[in-house]
Formats: sequence, C-alpha cells, structure tokens
Amino acid sequence: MSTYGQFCPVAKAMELLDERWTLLVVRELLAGSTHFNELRRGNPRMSPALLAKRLRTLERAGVVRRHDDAGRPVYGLTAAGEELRPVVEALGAWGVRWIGELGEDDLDPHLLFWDVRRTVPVETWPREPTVVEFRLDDVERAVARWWLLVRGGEADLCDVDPGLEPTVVVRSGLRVLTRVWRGDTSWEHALRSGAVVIEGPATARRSLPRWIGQGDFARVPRPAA
Amino acid sequence: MSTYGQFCPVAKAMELLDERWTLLVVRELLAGSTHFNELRRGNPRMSPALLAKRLRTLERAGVVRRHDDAGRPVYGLTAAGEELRPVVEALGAWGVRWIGELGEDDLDPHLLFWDVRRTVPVETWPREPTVVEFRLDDVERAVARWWLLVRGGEADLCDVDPGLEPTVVVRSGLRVLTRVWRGDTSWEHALRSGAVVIEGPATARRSLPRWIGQGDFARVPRPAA
DNA sequence: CTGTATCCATGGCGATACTG
DNA sequence: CAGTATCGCCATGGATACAG
Repeated sequence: MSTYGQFCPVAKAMELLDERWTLLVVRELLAGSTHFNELRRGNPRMSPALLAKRLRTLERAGVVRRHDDAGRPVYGLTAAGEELRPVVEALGAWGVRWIGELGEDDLDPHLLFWDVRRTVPVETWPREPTVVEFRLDDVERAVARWWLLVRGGEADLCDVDPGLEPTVVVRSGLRVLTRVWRGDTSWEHALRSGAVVIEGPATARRSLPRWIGQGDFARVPRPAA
Repeated sequence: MSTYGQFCPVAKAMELLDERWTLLVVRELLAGSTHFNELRRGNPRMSPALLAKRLRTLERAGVVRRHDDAGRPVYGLTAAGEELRPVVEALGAWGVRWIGELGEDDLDPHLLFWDVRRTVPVETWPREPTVVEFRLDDVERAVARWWLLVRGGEADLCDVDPGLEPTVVVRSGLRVLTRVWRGDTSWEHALRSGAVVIEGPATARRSLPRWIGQGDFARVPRPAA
C-alpha cells in the first residue's frame, strides 16, 4: 500500500481503497458473501493469493473482521466496513450512468447469474418449486444453459440440468440479458423487440420479469442525453 | 487502464477511478483548480508526466474537458465529472472517520496552507487588509513561516514575508494545526491545551478560529469509540 | 507556464501449482 | 474448502531533464 503524503481524508481513504480489487471485495462482503470461495466467485479473475492478501490488508485496516465458525473461516465487515456502503453505492450509481458501454470482455454469464441468484426477490415467486431455464444463444455451449431454482424461499443456481421440468424458458443473448439486468434497457423493451423470448404458460411468462427483477443499480436514472 | 471483466457498475467505475492519483486529481478539480500547475500544487508528489497522462485518460473517459482560454489550457469537469462529487465526499467522510492516524509523512505545510487559502471564509474577515502569520515550531526553518493575507475579498498565501505587519501570529506545531484543520480536534481544545497559541489584539485573537475555520470534512461526526 | 521525453527500478499482480 | 508458494513479466509510475 503506497502513500500519497497527504493528510486529506480523501487521499488517506484512497491509500487503502484504490488498490486493485479492494473495493470489489468490499462490494461482495456488502452483498452478503462471507466465505473465501464466495468472494472468489464474485471476483473470478482475482487470484486466490491476491484475495488473501487484500483480506488481510482490509483486516489490518479495521474494515474486515475474520472469525472462525466451527473451524471454518468467516469474513464480515466491521462498522467501518459497513460504512463503505455509501461509497460503493455512489460509485455504482456513477458507473451505471456514465460507463454504459460494455466490452465483450465485460460479459460473463457466471457473474450475471451469480448476481441474479443472490438478488432475486424470492418472495414474489410461486410457493411451489419453480425452475427458470436460461438459454443464451451467443455464447459457447458449455456456459449457454443455466437454471434458476426457487423453492422454500431459497434460490439456487445450476449450470447443469437439475432434472426438473422448467416452468419457463428464457431465450436471450448474453449482452441483452446483461443490459436488462443493469437497467440499461427494460424487460418490456427487450421482450417487445424480441431480443428476449420467454416460453411457458401465459401467467408465468407475464410474471417472469418481476420474478427476476433487475440489479441493484438498475433504478438509477440515466443521463437525459 | 486494466479491466476487471465484470459488467458490474462498481467494477466499471473502478477501472477508471482506482488508478493511483486519479480521484485526487478529480478532487482538485472539484475544489476549483483549473490550471495544470494548480493541479500540481494540490498533488505535489505527482510527476508532471503522470498528471498529464491522468488528465488525458479522464478526458477520454468524458470526465474532464480541456479548452483553451486565450491560448492557456484550462481544465474543467464535465457533467459526468461533476457527478463524482458524491463519490469524493463519501470517500472523504469515510476517511476522516476511520483513518484518523496521520504519519509524519502525511503532514505537509504547503498542502495545509494551500487548502486553508482556498477554503477560508473571507466574508467573515475584517474589511481592512488582514495578515495572519503562522509559525510552525516543529518543522525545518525553510517551511516554518507562512502568511495568509486577506484583502478585498481575496485570500493570498505567502511563504516569504509579505512585508506587512501581521494582525495576529499563530504559533503551533504542524501536526496539531493539521488535526484542527481536519476536525480531529477543535480550535477550542487546541487553544485551551496551549498546543496552539494566538498572539495579537484580544478581538482578533478571539476571532481567528472563525476566520480560519476548518477543512471540508471537519464537521463529519466521529465514531463514538 | 505547460507540458514531453526518457530512463529505470520496483513491485504488483497474473498464472499456476500445490498443501493442510 | 481455504488458502500458500513460487515465479516472472511487464506495466506503473517515480525521477529528472528538457522543450515549445
């Protein structure tokens, strides 16, 4: 962690927080991840060594607290860490407004559905077990099919067929689905244009946009221009 | 600018903003600096080459706009740049609350008085030209004496004797004065303890804390512990 | 005053493999 | 599952000098 040689609170904060990946680890903790491999899943391109290093730095800084739960390490935010929420929210709100273009490299089905799974409003789903199958038509076959399974108030994500008949099937391109999730476009618009197609019983088809919802920053209003 | 391979708005924002110095340049622009050397003054440890590079990156990203004013380059924030104010404010508020300890290396009289000069509430000062001399007793002589000169609604900073009789003289250590400025301690407490001493006519002595005031993040409440 | 040009050292970090 | 260990590259950025 290198220094700026400034007493300014912004500079002191950035000495810790401007290191690569640091704030994305905090974002994962704010989103509720607690175990090492959960944090890895939220940041798949981060090497485990680097994640371990960042966690220790954050712990030393008083942002993260690590404790053991029956021998298993658990990471959580301290009060100081929890107070980074406004920082992360301000960054996300700014990012969704002003960094709209996504490169091919920014698209990742695993990250998308991982985020969907943990954000999905399960309370709006039917009481009976419900399976939504996603079929991405513009990615390699190995990552083209995903299943979101909601039952008993819990959401599960599978990348292999869970063997249950899907209630609805969603056919889409990865980019479009990602843009809908970010709120760059609406479910309504994506469906009307045919970029996203939902197959299944009429009521389920109509309900699906509300079942899935959108990501945390989707409701941030966009610049007029 | 390296990438994270994530569509998350926080990640997209950080691809731009987590590069070293970037947000401190934005901070300076938010504070009103417009010329290259003003930006350097606010970040004296940044090399000019790097500042130029950051400005160009920010320009490409649509955060900074550069235009010429009678042949002289002027930098300013776009709408996107101006909207980084909440981000910088959230970072500063967090930093002043949770990164309280300042190393010796964080103390810099030039940065301190540069910040004082541009923040000072000139409207509270007397109408007649007023000079405050600062004498730092714990730094090398070359940077131990500073003069803040307010007249005609303008504040000027000198590091050499301006030749005007000072209205008040403030004697202090650099660390204490920095802590008062950041709001880590109050003027009242610093004066009562004798860590800061004000010399001059009684009315001016009593007025000085309000003349100088405190830095932008000083009023952020601190953690109870 | 507003930057460029050049050089160089460092260490950050990505990749991979491996261990308790 | 939860990390260490090791390696090596190359980009970052610090320092300095210089130019329009």
